[in-house]
Amino acid sequence: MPILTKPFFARSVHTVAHDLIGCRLLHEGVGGIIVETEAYNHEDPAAHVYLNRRTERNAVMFGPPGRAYVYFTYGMHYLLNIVCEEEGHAAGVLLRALEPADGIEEMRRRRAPVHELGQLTNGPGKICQALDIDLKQYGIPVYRGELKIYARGADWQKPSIVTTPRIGIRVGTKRKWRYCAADSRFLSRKLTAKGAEQ
DNA sequence: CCTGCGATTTGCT
DNA sequence: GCAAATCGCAGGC
Repeated sequence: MPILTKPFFARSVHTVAHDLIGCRLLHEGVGGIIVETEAYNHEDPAAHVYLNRRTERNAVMFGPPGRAYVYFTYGMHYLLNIVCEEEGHAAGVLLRALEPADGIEEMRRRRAPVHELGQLTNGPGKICQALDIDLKQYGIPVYRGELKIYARGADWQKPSIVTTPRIGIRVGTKRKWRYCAADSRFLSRKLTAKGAEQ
């Protein structure tokens, strides 16, 4: 499958968050199929870039699309976003869960003592641990180099996608900006009847 | 300079 | 279900 290029990410953050479901994220050949994403932008009180508040940490979000916004939180976890929309529009997609596919044993080593397939990459912090992503990857493009995202394969041409409120935030919870592969068993949280309507 | 807390994960109750 | 772990960031003084 072709590698997603910069124009893919130069679109609405919601479109990108939706269209990334089913694509394959690899860091140096290790990773899997994206099954859960969330959208964040400058008009969103839950976002680091709310009101276009620019800081040293979130600076890459104001730059060109297709770059990695990695940040450190809770004193121990890294989270990976992909910058979207045209330069100057602060928006990004948080990658929340993968279906493990490539380099599974390497991911198991990094996630030890966890070894269950379903627990390797079913959370944004777990993805970064399994794929060895931290601030060294801050700002790097995801369309060339060590970090790449591949277009949907044959099995993922028309994934069933549902939207729900986002997870782990205290404001902006009315927005249904979380995108999930409806049939995946690798989501960070199971879908509920309440939040799963599309 | 100081303080509160977070786009989480884990393990214990 | 709930709290601990653990620390840099952002906002206030």
